[in-house]
Amino acid sequence: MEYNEKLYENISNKLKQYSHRNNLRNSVERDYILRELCAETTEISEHFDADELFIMLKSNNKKISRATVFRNLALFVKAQILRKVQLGENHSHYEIFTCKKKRHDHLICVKCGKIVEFTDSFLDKKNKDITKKHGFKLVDYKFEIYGICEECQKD
Amino acid sequence: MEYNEKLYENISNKLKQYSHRNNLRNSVERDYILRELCAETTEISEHFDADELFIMLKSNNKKISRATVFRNLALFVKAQILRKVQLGENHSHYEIFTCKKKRHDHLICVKCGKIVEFTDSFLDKKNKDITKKHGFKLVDYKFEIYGICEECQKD
DNA sequence: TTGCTTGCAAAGCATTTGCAGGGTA
DNA sequence: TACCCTGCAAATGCTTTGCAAGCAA
Repeated sequence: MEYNEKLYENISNKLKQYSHRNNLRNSVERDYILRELCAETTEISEHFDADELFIMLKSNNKKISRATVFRNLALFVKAQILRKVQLGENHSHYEIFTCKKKRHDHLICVKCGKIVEFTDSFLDKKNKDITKKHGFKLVDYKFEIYGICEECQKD
Repeated sequence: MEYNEKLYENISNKLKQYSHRNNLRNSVERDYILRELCAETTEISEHFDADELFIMLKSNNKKISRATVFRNLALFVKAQILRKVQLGENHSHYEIFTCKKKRHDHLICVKCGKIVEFTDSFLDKKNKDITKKHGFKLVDYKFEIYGICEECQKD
């Protein structure tokens, strides 16, 4: 399987550090997931859910259970390898925390579910201002805009 | 039960209009919920979930089922009386769409769950800019900042 | 050897749905 | 009268958990 070496190095280092700090061990299943996240040829989406990842691993003939996928997704979020995103549906989606590409936000069509990504550098400053003002240490943020896309407006 | 008359008038009008447009009828259960949302003496929180609303109705001796609560919450969201907010947990929270108070966003402590509300007028402009740029019609948005609050930073 | 990890199956939790009866317009 | 709305209970879908066995350090 082809995968992004740079990204793999980046996130597996993150995991190593996190594991060391928290007395965790390693496992092949963990690594299956790690590699799947860095895959370049397969089609795991930018905002995948647990089941999508599970199916993808299965179709690559990896022996792993759903429970393990969930346990490791939670772990990876804690280790800041992944970020949970809620895309209007009632189950969680995830995306890679680190910069596989630039940090971006989502514009979501409430009719057809289309997702457009956008970036806005102004948000970084805003985040800092607001957290500072309230004495918080910034961890992450979520900015989602809901609207009706051009096509759906015609209906 | 004491409730905010102005708000009640506002949202029940919204519901009437929506019902008319969509050939819906009225029901006492619907009105129980409507009034609960406008209650001034009870303690329904700013960001309540379905169960909280259900318990509150029950404790006010209203005969209603969970299914009905869910069905009507979905309806109220469509009618733009309520807005769904996801506060990091894996079930939905709701808040009143109309201006019981000013539109606000949330700063959430990832350690203790504390929620600080803030407002930022700059976001309105941003939203308009971004939706316009992508040909979307703005419906709503969600801006949540995650951080660690002052107290939790000490731990 | 310690104790973290896994798979499995069962449990948990929020939410949805089919159905029959009741109520509104 | 038509058909929307409700309660109930069962079903669903995502996620978590208890347990025994396996494996890493």
